[in-house]
Amino acid sequence: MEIYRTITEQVAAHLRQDILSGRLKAGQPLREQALSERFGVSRGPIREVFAMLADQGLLVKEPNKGVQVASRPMADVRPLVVDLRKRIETYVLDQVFDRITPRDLQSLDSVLQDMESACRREDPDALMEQDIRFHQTLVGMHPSPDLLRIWEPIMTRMLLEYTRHGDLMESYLEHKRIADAIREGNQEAALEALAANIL
Amino acid sequence: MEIYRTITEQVAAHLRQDILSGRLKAGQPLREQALSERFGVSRGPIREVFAMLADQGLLVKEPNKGVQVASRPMADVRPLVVDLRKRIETYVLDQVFDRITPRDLQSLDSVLQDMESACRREDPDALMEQDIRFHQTLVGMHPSPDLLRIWEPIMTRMLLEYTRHGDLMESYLEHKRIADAIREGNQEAALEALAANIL
DNA sequence: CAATTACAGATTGTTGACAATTCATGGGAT
DNA sequence: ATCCCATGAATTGTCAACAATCTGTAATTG
Repeated sequence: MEIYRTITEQVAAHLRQDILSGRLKAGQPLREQALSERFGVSRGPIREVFAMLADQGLLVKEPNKGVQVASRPMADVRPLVVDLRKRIETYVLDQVFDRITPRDLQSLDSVLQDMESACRREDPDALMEQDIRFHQTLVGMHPSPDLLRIWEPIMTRMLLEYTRHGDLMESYLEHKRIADAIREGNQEAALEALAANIL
Repeated sequence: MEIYRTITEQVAAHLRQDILSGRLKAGQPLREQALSERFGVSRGPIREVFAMLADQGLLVKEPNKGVQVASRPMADVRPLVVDLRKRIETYVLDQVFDRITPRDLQSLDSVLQDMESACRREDPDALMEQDIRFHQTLVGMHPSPDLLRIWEPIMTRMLLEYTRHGDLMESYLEHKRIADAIREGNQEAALEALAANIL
């Protein structure tokens, strides 16, 4: 891999995964020194990561008291969150549909491949990561980077209460249907398959 | 004042204002040293602020190259952004309407007072700040802090292309209508006035 | 005995110094 | 003249030390 240039990015990605996967439990306090020793870096980068993840809402920060892992969103906001995410993603797909390049499609296929592999290994964490990547790739197809910035915190809220499919393969198939519809140029079917995947 | 506990918070608020008000122009690079001298602090807190504002999308950051002020969002995403913001705020108002306390209403009135004052002084920057505070207060009435986290980046995108009303007082009146409808317990009118204010 | 205060350890906030990277400039080879 | 590479100034990335703040504990006081 080695796609991250700075220590801060690496730690941020790692910590983010730890939180979303549930390895770190809500309310658990995180110490700067403990993490700096664990990652073998000084406290500076750790503080930057804390600032970012707190701004993102994955951590809650209180002055002079450190950070804690954020708790799951309240159940009654889920319908709104689902609706918002669905609107963003369908908007993007609708807007860019005629401009999707073979390269874009290849990116999606590449993610699908990793998804299938994760299913075979019965690795729910990896599946979730590829699930994120699939939709991230989709939203990233829109020329405006602002949509990703808006989409991220919404997606994050859904991931904080991610419920694994009983059958992992079903998740893979749902995404495959989206990509296939795009490949066939069937816009309506693609939008429908996308909406069906978000809930 | 003295509401901000740490240097980081103060600088973040100040810089945020500078960007949203347009005093800092899109694409302009910001140097850590320059800002640290301007605010009389070291580079550490400045870097934390950069990390936060970049995560928020107000600055764009490139490793080893520093940060730049983000440019305005593309015009064609505005309809979506407006729609998303409207849905969040009306959702909140609808959900909390029956639980709005006199204290909440007082907060809104307090903002309205500052708004009127800003209008009298013909101070568009102050008006914008109170405009933000009004809606922030509203969204903050919902018990889930997640809604604020989702709302913020969306609101930010609209503020980056904030167009001042020809008549400042009109903006004040729009918000006053919302508060008045809430005070009278007229839920439908409140929702309507709110929707009319967001565009 | 309850409440308060003093203290010590731990943790976060801030700083200045050092290392690594980028970028512009100018000298040299073809 | 053009291209390439060296070189050094400017800037960001990282670190370790110091200061300020919080937290729990135990002694003190009424």
